Amino acid sequence: MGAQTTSTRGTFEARVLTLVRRIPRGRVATYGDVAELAGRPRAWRAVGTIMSNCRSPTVPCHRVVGAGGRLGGYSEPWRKRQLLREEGIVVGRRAIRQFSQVRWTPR
DNA sequence: ATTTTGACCGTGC
DNA sequence: CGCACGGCCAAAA
Repeated sequence: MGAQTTSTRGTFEARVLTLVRRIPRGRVATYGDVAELAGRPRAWRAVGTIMSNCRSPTVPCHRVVGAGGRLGGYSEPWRKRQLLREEGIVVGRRAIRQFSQVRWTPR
């Protein structure tokens, strides 16, 4: 490695996808969380853009939610709520209940 | 290199 | 409480 060891050499997108794959079943992370974990704390906007493009079944993109536990976007919103509920997450009309308890933090 | 495009976020009214 | 706006950022055009 050269002197410039800023961080991974992969694209931001690659890091984001890797992170999202690590979110366990029954847990969630916000777009902001993912951005921060990927090393770009303010790139939440870009994370959303990446998610919109991510059609890979190996990436549980439904576990990436909006700030404060709000659902955020999805290709088909009702499907996102359904998937989260199937994992045991309680979703109210607007947001996830007990959000702080289901919010994922890497170890 | 510059412009456009979003599954966003926080603030203010 | 809800909506509009500005700011933010990486990737694609």
